[in-house]
Amino acid sequence: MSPSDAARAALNRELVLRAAMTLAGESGIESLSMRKLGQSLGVEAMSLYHHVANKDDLLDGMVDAVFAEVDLPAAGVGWKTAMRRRALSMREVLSRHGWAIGLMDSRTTPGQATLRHHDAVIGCLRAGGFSVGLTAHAFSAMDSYVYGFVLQERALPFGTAEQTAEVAQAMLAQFPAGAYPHLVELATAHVLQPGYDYGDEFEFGLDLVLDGLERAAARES
Amino acid sequence: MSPSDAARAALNRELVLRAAMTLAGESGIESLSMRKLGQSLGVEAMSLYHHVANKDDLLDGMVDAVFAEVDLPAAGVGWKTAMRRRALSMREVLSRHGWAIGLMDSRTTPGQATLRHHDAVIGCLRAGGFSVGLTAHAFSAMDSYVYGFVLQERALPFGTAEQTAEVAQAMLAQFPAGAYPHLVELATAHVLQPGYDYGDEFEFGLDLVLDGLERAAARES
DNA sequence: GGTACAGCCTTACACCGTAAGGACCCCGAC
DNA sequence: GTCGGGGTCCTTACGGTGTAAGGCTGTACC
Repeated sequence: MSPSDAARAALNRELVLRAAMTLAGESGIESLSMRKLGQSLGVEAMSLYHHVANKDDLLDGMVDAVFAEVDLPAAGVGWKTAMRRRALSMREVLSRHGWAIGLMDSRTTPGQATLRHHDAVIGCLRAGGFSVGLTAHAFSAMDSYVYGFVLQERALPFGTAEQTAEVAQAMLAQFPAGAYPHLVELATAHVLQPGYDYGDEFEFGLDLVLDGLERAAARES
Repeated sequence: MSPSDAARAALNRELVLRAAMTLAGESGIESLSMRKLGQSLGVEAMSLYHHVANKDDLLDGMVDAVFAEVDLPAAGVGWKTAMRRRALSMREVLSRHGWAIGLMDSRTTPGQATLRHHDAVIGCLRAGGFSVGLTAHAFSAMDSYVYGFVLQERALPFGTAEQTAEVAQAMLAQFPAGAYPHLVELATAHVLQPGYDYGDEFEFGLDLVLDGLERAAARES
């Protein structure tokens, strides 16, 4: 068995998924094609179909692999702390794999890691005394907020806090005079001030949701 | 000028956008191609490029057209009522044009209707006494929640409440025995009960956010 | 009457996902 | 030892995609 054979034998679903995630991170999900993915693995496109049913299956696997990276809610710290940490972890992972959020709207068959994660979240809330109904409310509210935040963060026309200034200023310069006065005020008086980072908005909204859930839970018992 | 000429002369950017939105609604955004869009307008694909710079511009226009359908926050009703109504309208519009939320993550150049909408929201909050900083917090929190909810709603493997039962039951049946116990409990004891509709979760989370903002605003003044 | 241009067209290219089927190699059965 | 089966990878091919390049025609204005 030659080294190149060994390299070939090593190819499997997980390696394909990992390479796809790397490629998506480097060049963007929209330029991820079976041919390029094969190329990055030293293999023809059609060979990938031995490890993945089709491209949709590949994308499903990528999303599930992202969920697998998210910390499960910790035990023994109270539901609020556990949920807060989990939300921060989820947001960090989704931001790191920015392509994932755009995939979620077309993926309707959750993978094992996704199911395991959801199960752990629900279990944590139930253990924290939430009724089944309130658990459903809480689950929906928290995840909606986290996904939506990442989506909005991604849709911003800039990545780092440093880029914000120039991009925003270029945009403002193109507005007709007097247009969107409140937007302009918010941008100039706040967003363009040194040190502003949209990412910092995450925890404010998260605590809004968590505090609200805490009150709802107290009202329930 | 013959009638067919008149029909041709009528083709413009807005008509192209409208046809694209109809097509996306009928057949899904992933099957929307320039050729099919041209066909639906009785025109060759390349002719569309006189009304739209490229496909990205088309998608930008579609998203902006969706924002144009959302009610602007009403004046004279207090920020909380206005924001609540706006959120309900946004969710209704985004659910109606289900393809839009998937487009948002790849669109970084907001259109006029989008900017006008955001400006009105910011103006409403400022008029309600929010500081610039709290306005940024509120804006981020509310929109994150709404977008995220629609995204999650879309990712569910069923559309109507009626479909829920059969799809969920088919899924549960495939789980290994004893797997995901909390998920199974939530599904059987709550989601699969008659009358459950995931869409009803929207207002609970929305009020969580709005009530939290009200407290934050009170704390500020 | 000439000319510019708007609107639509045809042709062509490089890319995409994947169906169909063939070559090779390892592994277990005889 | 050899024979067959199956896993892995390959080549080829088809029908789709977005869009660059350029041609044709009719209308609008100098």
